[in-house]
Amino acid sequence: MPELPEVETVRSGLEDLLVGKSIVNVSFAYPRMVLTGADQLAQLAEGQTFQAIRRRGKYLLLDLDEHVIISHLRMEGKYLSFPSGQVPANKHFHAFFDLSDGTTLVYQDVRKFGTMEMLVKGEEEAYFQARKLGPEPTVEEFDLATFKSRLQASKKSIKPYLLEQTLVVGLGNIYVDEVLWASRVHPLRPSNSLKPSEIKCLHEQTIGILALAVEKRGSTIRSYKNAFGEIGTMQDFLKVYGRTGQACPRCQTSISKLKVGGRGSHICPKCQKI
DNA sequence: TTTACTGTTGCAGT
DNA sequence: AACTGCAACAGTAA
Repeated sequence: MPELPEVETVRSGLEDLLVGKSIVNVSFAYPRMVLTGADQLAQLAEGQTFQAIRRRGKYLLLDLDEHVIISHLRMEGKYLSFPSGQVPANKHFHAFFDLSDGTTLVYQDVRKFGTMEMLVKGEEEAYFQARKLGPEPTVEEFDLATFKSRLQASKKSIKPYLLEQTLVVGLGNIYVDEVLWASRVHPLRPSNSLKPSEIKCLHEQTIGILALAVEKRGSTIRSYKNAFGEIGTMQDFLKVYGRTGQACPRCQTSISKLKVGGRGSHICPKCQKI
């Protein structure tokens, strides 16, 4: 489910559900999802208490007493909660956290792309640094001058570059198409061909669209119901994503779809020229 | 039935 | 170093 707004919605739900609760038992139906070792994660987590639930980009951080679990939902990861003992059988349930309040937190992931890692508290900074994560998409963190100089130094196509999470974190395939459309920038434009006015617009729209989507609690696209992050209404506000063949809200030209860096990309061919 | 597509990331190849 | 394609996996739609 995740781009930043959906992950933030999940974070908020987990915060309400988990903080202050302790972990009685952890088990995995799909141990390979734990990159640092399922047995070790379970052993270290049992008996600990959730102190806070944080987010960095599209990563969730579950703070325990001495450790932090880094959870990435990738394409389809979800969290669910059931009364312990009433967890239904489901072949896509991969992780189970039995809590002190008699509930079980379940991690569900049809495609099994999602991961968990157990770090010692404090190691997460190095973890994100190693991945070269960019700033959060806020006016406080996301510096326009830095963004501009990095774009002007690169020949990469703008859309794949924005998806790298190194210029700024949080954009995925939905919101990057929305930001590019709002900025009238074609996804294949070389970064160093962008005018200062276009860069400023990309910067503003990235902050603005992701903030709006957080406010709308994310988009619910082609997913099941009843899981954190799937109560969003942002899909009703999308201008181009998933609207192939429909009219551009600005000029009425038919929205077209092309492949950019292997990802389906929605553009208005009149508003967004190469 | 086959093929292409899907809200992600990281790796192997050139 | 910079770029591309693809793999991890399962389901759905054409």
